[in-house]
Amino acid sequence: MTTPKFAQIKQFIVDNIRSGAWLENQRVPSENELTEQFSVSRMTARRALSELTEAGILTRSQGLGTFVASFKSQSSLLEIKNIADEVKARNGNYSCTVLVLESINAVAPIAIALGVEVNSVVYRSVLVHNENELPLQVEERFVNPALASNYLQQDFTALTPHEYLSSVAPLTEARHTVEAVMPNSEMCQWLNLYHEEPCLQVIRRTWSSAGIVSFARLVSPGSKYRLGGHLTFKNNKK
Amino acid sequence: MTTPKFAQIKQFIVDNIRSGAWLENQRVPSENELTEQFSVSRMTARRALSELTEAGILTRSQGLGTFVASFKSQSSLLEIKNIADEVKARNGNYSCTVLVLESINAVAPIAIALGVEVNSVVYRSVLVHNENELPLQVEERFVNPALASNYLQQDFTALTPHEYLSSVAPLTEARHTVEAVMPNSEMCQWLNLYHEEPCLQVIRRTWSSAGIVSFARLVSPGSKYRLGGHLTFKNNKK
DNA sequence: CAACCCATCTTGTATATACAAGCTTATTAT
DNA sequence: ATAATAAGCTTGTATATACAAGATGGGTTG
Repeated sequence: MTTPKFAQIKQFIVDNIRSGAWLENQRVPSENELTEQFSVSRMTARRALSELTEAGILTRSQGLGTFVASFKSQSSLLEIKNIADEVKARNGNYSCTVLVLESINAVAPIAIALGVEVNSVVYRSVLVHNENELPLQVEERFVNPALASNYLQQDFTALTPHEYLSSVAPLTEARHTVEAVMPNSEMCQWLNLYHEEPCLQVIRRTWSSAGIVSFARLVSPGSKYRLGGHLTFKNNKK
Repeated sequence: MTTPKFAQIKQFIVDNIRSGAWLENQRVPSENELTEQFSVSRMTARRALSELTEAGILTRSQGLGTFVASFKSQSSLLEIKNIADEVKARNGNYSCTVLVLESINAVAPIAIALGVEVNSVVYRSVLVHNENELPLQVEERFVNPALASNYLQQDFTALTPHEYLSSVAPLTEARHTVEAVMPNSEMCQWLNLYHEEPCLQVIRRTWSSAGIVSFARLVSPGSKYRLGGHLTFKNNKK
């Protein structure tokens, strides 16, 4: 009896859904019914229902009741993890090589992506993230100098650009797109590819309250890297 | 004063973080302090802190206090949406063509992915999802017949396989991987590609409480399709 | 000086109560 | 018959209170 009451109620509800006893869009017991069944206060029953609603497992509507959420409306999520953490998690030897660290004049597409004037000075870095000394991902990044003036002085073999930028400009937003592309010859050289192969390319733009901080392009060979995602009914055990 | 008190407190906290006034890992006011500042009960202040914690913006620990969550530990998320919904969302004309609908004997890789005996009978479907009559994605799916016996009798131009399977076997889990691949000649034909180009391939396996339901391969040309993701500090306005 | 205990802060769980607001159904009045 | 009303359910917001449990700092005791 060491597990909290609200957690027991959550477990009860999740079990009924997992087993198929309660189907999609079916009504689940109301707060008052749970209050009776479990001999708890309404606030405790309410907490179980609220937290499962927050988790996307139930939907509630005032005056009507609480229902099992429909699965088809749920979109699945993929994680983009820090690549250094990912390599370390599978006991690989992570290292990083800095290929380029410079300030350049922004051509139009870069300037637009960073929200700065065309031809104004921006910082550019190109790093290679290695697993066991073999290239796994190339990170090309353009940085708004107004928001990270000391960017070029950093040692990115110790602290990743993303970690450094997070500490300098508190991030408020990030957007990603993932696509499949063919690498150009320069990219093939960086990735040490003997013959062309399709690559996963992640474009990431990050914002702080003061504006767009940076614009990164992460390219990995399709044969070596994939994104993973996992969607499950949460067990919510403490 | 129509917005609830707990929402006002959440807004106050989020604003302080967004503006940079409260930095990573910095302590935020305790429940009792918020209770005084906003003249609310402790339970209301607590609700604001709890919900922001659930959203990943704060972290709490008993006895210590509540702190601004660190950004670097957050991994970014990408959504895999239903392709029919996505096409409709941008006012495209969605249609679907059924190329194959058959039962086959599972070769080893398929049997393993579905968790059935090698050479046992499984269902297979190949659909093409079109936007404005042009192929956007090929969906090749293998289905465990024990969990969806009427699969071959369905009309998938009306109801997607995922929707049908969700209604027959309540889903409990899904796993995805995304990678970049080159299509083979058969796939090129299905996708109406004149010259080879890299494709995004999503592999999705779905579980119900009774076991693995299906195994799907979703292939889209890199020039026409990309996955998007958006990560932001939630505003939590009701 | 070091070890222990305690007061006091924090968050976590739980209850009882009150009223507001959305939805359905049955009743009443036109 | 139709329309308005009221009753009775639902969830939503808010308060006051109580005790439990983790963390910290200070003071007493050995």
